[in-house]
Amino acid sequence: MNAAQEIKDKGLKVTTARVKVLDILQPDGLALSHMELEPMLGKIDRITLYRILNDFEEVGLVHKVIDIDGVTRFALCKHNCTTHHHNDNHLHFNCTACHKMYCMDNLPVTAVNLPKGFKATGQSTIIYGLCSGCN
Amino acid sequence: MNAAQEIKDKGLKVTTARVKVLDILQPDGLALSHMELEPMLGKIDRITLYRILNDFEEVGLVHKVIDIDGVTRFALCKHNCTTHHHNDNHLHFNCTACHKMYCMDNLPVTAVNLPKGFKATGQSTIIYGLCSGCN
DNA sequence: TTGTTTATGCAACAGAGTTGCAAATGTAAG
DNA sequence: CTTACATTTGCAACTCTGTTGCATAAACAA
Ligand SMILES: [Mn+2]
Ligand SMILES: [Mn+2]
Ligand SMILES: [Zn+2]
Ligand SMILES: [Zn+2]
Repeated sequence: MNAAQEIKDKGLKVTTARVKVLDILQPDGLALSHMELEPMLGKIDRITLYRILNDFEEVGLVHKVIDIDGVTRFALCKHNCTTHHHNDNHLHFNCTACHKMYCMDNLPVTAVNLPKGFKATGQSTIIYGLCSGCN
Repeated sequence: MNAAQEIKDKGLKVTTARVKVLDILQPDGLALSHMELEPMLGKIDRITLYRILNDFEEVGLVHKVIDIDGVTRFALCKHNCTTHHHNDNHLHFNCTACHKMYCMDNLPVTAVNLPKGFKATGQSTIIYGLCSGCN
């Protein structure tokens, strides 16, 4: 599906900035940071980018991940996420050489047996090491 | 063991600020943020706290974890970590109500089968939900 | 095309973290 | 117990990340 249609389907106005952001996130499926996105967007204001990404996250177009260096990254949702409800509880791989963060959508997430009293609602796992490009 | 001795054993000078920081991290075993530590330390400068925690991490006295909100936290090492080599690859539990972060030292860490080409050197898992105090 | 709603850009701000440097403190030796 | 050296501390200044208010520009439905 094209970016404009996806944005409209989520109830957001179709603007050039929003289409551009979604177009950039589409191809590789990597989780990108603000620092990486800004130069790819040309003359779009950085505050606008913050707002676009936050809006996209709210409506379930992208999800946010914090990498092993504490950098916030955004990647496309691929699991029919909706407003305020994300279904993409998947693993992430963070390369310690090139710093790319990959969404590992096809790997199983193992549930953990917690001590009495603790109740999990989700979990976030980042595996780090060398990616296929750097290994 | 007392804080001053642990600091000396790691090859660091024993200062009042360092002893105070280690004394605060000792009892509960929680991972604390700068924001939580600063008011507990009295008149110690926030830059000094940054340097103390970084030094402690380098020599294996504490480890750093980034919580689900992106806040950096520090907790005591309990696995004989040494300078530039941490052995405490354990799970963390982050309460979504009280925001406490617990080191789950006794839970097993499940290894993940990665796609060809990817090589893991470690992994960081944060389980979130309600802790025993908030449940 | 017009009018209303929403998004954008800019300025200003707050929080987290780093670096350089002078003054204070810790430590080991005399 | 003093002294001398090495290290740590506090402060100022700075960068980077993220947020908010407000006037203008763009989207879109009528
Ligand atoms: Mn992902
Ligand atoms: Mn821990
Ligand atoms: Zn790589
Ligand atoms: Zn709690």
